[in-house]
Amino acid sequence: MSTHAIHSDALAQKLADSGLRNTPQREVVYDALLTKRNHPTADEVFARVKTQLPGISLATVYNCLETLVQCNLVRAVNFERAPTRYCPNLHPHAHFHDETTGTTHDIELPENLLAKIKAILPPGYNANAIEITFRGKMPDSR
Amino acid sequence: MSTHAIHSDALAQKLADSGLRNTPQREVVYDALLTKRNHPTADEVFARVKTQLPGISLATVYNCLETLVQCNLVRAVNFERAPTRYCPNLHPHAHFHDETTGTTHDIELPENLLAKIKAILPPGYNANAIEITFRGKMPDSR
DNA sequence: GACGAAATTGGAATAATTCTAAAGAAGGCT
DNA sequence: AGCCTTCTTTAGAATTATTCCAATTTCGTC
Ligand SMILES: [Mn+2]
Ligand SMILES: [Mn+2]
Ligand SMILES: [Zn+2]
Ligand SMILES: [Zn+2]
Repeated sequence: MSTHAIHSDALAQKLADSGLRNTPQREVVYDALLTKRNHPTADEVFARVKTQLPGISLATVYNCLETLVQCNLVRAVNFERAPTRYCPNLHPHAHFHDETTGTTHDIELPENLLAKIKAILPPGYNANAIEITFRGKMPDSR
Repeated sequence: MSTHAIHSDALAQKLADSGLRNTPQREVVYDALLTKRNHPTADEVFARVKTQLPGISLATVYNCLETLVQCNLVRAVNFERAPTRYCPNLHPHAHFHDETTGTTHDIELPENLLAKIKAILPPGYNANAIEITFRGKMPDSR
């Protein structure tokens, strides 16, 4: 069994859980994110999936990405007002935005640190999502 | 001496440090942020400052806000793709976005925790800014 | 008071995303 | 199989926060 099939099954399962249909468009969009995990924008995903499904529209790419986010298969990642990027890494992680290259990198976030961060919230504040973003340079960006 | 004057002096000082001029527009924009620290958008700042400087333009409000950010007197705060909000709190702090009310609140960030968060970066990653944002509900939002 | 640089202004332009309305699948039922 | 309903996709228009532009105004200096 290829990893591709494994992913398709995970997608079909999550879609079914949400009462949504599986479609070629959703499969190819999800696969585009999994194949090259460099936090692409919707436009970049559009370019990738057109090679596999030439008739797909940009609106559909936006629709599919939104669906994947709703299904908790993908995270939308925002940095300042730049175009939204998409990340299929489901582990708790922070993002590092390299100012030199414009690239975005995952930073593993230890569970205990996540708990410590949540603990700074005063009583009554109930968070259901945390975003941690670094901006800076990697001295040897290549 | 009023707190107003103190702030004007801080502004004049920082502008001079950056080789920029002090102007009525910059003063009134900065004062609008200091007077009601609820993370207003540029539009909201525009509405406030028009009462004091009726001829001011929205473009100038954007220009002044950008200048204040460059001078490190104000932080630009982004939440997903919503309009940028502006915060004159210079202490290290996180932001909590209340989904119920749409309001944004400052969360003090202890210095040692900030250090621990920076420590998760692998060697070679050099961050010069960190954004920490919570999204959730305050049970008794009023 | 003239000069050059910096700042402001109104309006046009930009660009990511969302909306809309119509056409195209798909699933369930008989 | 045929019908019905619902979901999905599609192309293009609309939205909107922000930026850009060219023309004026203001400011500091000589
Ligand atoms: Mn795959
Ligand atoms: Mn004041
Ligand atoms: Zn990621
Ligand atoms: Zn703040």
